[in-house]
Amino acid sequence: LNIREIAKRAKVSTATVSRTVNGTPSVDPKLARRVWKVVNQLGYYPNTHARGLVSGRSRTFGIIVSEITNPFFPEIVQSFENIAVQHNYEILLTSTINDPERMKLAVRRMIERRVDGVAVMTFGMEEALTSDPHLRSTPLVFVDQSPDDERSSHLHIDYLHGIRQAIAHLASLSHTRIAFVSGPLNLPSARERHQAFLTAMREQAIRVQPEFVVEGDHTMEGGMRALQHLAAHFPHRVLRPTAVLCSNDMTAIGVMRQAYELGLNIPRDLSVIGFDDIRLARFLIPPLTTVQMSQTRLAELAFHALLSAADPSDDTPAPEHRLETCLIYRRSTGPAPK
Amino acid sequence: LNIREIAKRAKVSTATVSRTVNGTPSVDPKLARRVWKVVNQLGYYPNTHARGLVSGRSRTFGIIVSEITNPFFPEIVQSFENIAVQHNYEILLTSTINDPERMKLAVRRMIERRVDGVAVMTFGMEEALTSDPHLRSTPLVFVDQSPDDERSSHLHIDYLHGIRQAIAHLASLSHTRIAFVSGPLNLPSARERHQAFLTAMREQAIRVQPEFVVEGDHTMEGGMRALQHLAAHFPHRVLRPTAVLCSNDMTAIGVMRQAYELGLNIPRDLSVIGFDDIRLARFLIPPLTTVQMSQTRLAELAFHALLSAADPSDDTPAPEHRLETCLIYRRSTGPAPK
DNA sequence: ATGAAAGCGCTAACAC
DNA sequence: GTGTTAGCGCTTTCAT
Repeated sequence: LNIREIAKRAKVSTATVSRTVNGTPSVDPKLARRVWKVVNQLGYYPNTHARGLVSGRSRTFGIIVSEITNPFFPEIVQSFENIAVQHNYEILLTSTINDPERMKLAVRRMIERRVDGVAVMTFGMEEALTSDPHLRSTPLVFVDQSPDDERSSHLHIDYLHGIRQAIAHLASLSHTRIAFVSGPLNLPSARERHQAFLTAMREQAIRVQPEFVVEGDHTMEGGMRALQHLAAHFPHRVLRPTAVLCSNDMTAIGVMRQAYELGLNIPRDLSVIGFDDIRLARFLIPPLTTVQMSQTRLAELAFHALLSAADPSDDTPAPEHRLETCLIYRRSTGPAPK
Repeated sequence: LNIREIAKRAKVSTATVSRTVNGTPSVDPKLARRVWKVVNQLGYYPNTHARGLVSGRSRTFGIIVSEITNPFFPEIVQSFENIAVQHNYEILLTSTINDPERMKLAVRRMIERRVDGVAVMTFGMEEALTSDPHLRSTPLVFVDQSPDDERSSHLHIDYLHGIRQAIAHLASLSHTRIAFVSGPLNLPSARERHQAFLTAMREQAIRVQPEFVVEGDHTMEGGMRALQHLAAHFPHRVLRPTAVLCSNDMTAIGVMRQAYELGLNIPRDLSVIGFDDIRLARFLIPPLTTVQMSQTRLAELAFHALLSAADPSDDTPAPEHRLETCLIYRRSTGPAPK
């Protein structure tokens, strides 16, 4: 069931069918109606492969995330898809489970599919992408940093603002023994958060104890290990941190879970603050105080960056490539125990 | 950079390049090497659209989920993708956010993309799919039930087994006032779980109080509302349920959260059991006792059902289209308070 | 074993 | 405003 079949039945040329289906204005309404009737009647759907072959474009964007099973990402994917649908774009998803090989493969497959752009939401620009000569012709959008390339852009996230608020909040609650569980430090975005923590602590004139900053991996298991480690390291309760800031919410969940294991009450014995504000955060027990980084907004920014690069005819004005963060007060923080 | 360019540089015909790239055995190793060299050197990637156009197949499977932001689904998607990558298939994801219109649109887009099959993981066969005449030529796999169609198949899930265990577990803990928070009852899979609850209760000879079964919607908010409702309905504590079985884990999270709000301790004052065993379940406070339905296994079954329909040449033997469930004991259940 | 050429379904340039 | 037609990049007969 192809365009020729429709043309024959509607007694017009294939060109007219094509024009009708694509909404070219210069078609006689009479003919158009005739064509649409046949199209609907027969249930004709144009073949995307043929379209893509001739146009060179696919109306498809790739989106690469590090771990779809981390609740932070589904929100992004959902928002990205919502906008994509609105703009009649398709999405090709890849969850790389943090495997560079997998990442490379994903890129290759996306190139083969001739995607019109790809959003790389891995929070750390992998070289796999910058090295591939093919990508030089495909619009790419990264988070935090991008290769120095005409077609690539990146979203700038202001981690500092929210983290500054978090530390100020803790300080106002009289906490001075503040720990930080970072993400994997080979990840640029994790490094930025770490830096922001250091900066904010300095601003509040609170000493950073080296043993209080431990490297996590942005997973719940990592969060559990981190607090376990912290607790084991300081047998004397009075020397332990009274608050811990986590590089993401999953880590915070792990920390809270380990606190439960240790018989520590949150926030009475320990205050914890997360980062991301995943939807789940408000449903934790107690509800998690966390730094919000809007996943919806992030997806929107990424999509529009891609769209304006892929389809210059699009009139939507490009929004700022900038994302703010801010603290959301909930119940996992409280006054420092003395 | 197309096949002709490669052919020219390798001084062979385009046919030979095609054969080489596709691993057709009848190519002189000498020529093959020459071709590969050029291919790699220039970084040539065959154009999928052209391939799809001529072959009529796309090596792409669609996967439709109800809500990617429900942590149950990312696990499925990740597993599905893992297998897809292994088999050199691509996936087109759609999260319908339970909107039938959206579902319809998704199907349409997938047809246009000429997917080789689609896994409909919405746990309730929408008519949108059965009505579309086009789908009659595309392999489809559903959960729980499928239209009576040659190309469609479905995965049978044995809800009863796990739920039976759950109720038996509660009974052994002396609970008799057991509530059930169902999913949306227009969803076949939610209805099946509900039925399984009724059956299991009958088997244990425990009376089902009508006011103890409340309809939820498989969200955390729904879980909160459900317990709120239950509590409001029974001002006298002694009349309240001492245990609640939830139709999915998200609901259980909501229930636990509301219990916290109400000052109820779990499991001392209230036992709760979930369903699905999402990864998060073991990280909840307390860790959630729940009925496990393997997301990985589900994805595998779905993929293989599709694969064997789409590519009969594939030799992998089709696994059973059947999925068991079983109870995982954790710490959200305890003896009934008296 | 290799090459020449037809054609997959569609769009766009061009002619009318 | 509509039709004719030449490809888009690839696979696949069919010759050789």
